[in-house]
Amino acid sequence: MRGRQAEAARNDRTILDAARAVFIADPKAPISAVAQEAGVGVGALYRRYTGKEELLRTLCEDGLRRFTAIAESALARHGEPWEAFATFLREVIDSDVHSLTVHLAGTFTPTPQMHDLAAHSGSLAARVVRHAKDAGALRPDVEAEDLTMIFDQITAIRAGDAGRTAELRHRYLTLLLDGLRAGAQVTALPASPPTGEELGRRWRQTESPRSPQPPPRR
Amino acid sequence: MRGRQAEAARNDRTILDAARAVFIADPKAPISAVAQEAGVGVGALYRRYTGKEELLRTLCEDGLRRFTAIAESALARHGEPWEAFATFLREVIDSDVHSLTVHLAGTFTPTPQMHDLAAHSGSLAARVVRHAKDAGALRPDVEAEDLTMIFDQITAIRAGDAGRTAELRHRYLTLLLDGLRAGAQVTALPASPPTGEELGRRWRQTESPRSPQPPPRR
DNA sequence: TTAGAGCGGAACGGATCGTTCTGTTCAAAC
DNA sequence: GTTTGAACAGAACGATCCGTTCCGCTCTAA
Repeated sequence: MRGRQAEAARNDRTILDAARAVFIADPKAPISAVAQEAGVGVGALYRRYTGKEELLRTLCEDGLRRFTAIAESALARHGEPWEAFATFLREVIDSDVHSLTVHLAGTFTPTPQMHDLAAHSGSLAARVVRHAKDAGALRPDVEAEDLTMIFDQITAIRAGDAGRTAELRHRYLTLLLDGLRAGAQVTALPASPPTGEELGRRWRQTESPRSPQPPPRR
Repeated sequence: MRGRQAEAARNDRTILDAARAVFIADPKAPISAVAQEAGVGVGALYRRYTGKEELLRTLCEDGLRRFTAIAESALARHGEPWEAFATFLREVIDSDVHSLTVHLAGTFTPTPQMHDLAAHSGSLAARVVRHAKDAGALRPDVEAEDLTMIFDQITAIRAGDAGRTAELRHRYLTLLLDGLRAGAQVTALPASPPTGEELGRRWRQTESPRSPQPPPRR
């Protein structure tokens, strides 16, 4: 495969990568920004996706799949329980998977497919938390639902370039991890963790009082 | 003072309160949203402010002043050093002052006035951190500059209504505080804290390569 | 030599939002 | 009771942004 077809095949990847980078940096970025980042015209985008929604859905599904992959590898890993848990968090943060899922939510109507993926990833995360708690590594008063908010917090950290952002996120993740670890110095956590309904709310299309279908969770 | 004048005086407050509520919830909210929240027409807004910028500047200055007030009361307070530090953080979070300063930054050109206020509040925050560290309450490897990022993180926590948001923020602030406290179980923090330049970057007008004036810090 | 797949980017139309403008209300002055 | 003007509500205007479509060009493969 060469020539024009090769260019097309290359663009497939280029465009998806550009889209990921752009929408991670700014979930509301215009589609022309993706085209520019990819070095192609907008026409090339619409040749592959019927519209912005489909592109976003693709990215989001991709993100959910990455998350489940990370969670599964965390569950498969053996060794020191606390380090396993911490590595899980670090990998999720490093892959910036949160920007691809939760931050994109609400900008498109989720498919049933995504609903299932989200439910699955949620249960995987719950098992990771349970393992860490059972091993006495994680403080017992955090729940699986807290993880989403923790990812929210760390993802809020931004700096000029991607490298520095990753650096700073590690810094504050380390701080948080010191707070998450089971130990003598734990202050009882006030309030209750977010409920599934609260977390699911983000998936609901903003500004659309119809479509009362129960949305996915994560 | 009665009648029309009384209404005007009342509206002064109503509008400012509405603006604060609206822009805390959404820093990019349209000015019509403020009018609606206040229950007045847009005309009433433009009678008091020359434009959106002036309103935002007013709000931001107000936020900076609140911050300095909180920091000063923290410095004046005596008692258990750790609790003083924790109370400082909690008050900053509860007053939602961060949404009024940093989140609004970049949407208007800062005045010299605000520059000074920001510099002052920064030095106050530094003193609060120093006190807590000197007392051996706060882990020594956090710096004053870290506070801004910590506020960023907690402010990223959002829930449906304001009450629940505050509740959840306290939950995760508690977690963070357990990580901030000096103790045996502290993992060395990776990377360096954000520099003043990094923090100041947010005050620079987005999308305007000119105006190389050094912006304020906080 | 040519058909058409693929492409870049201009053009179009709708939506949003800051600002201005118009007509109205109403308390106070005469 | 009439007049006056400060204050107001909201429609109207113009600019900008953005998703999508469309047109003309390129370049490969037959």
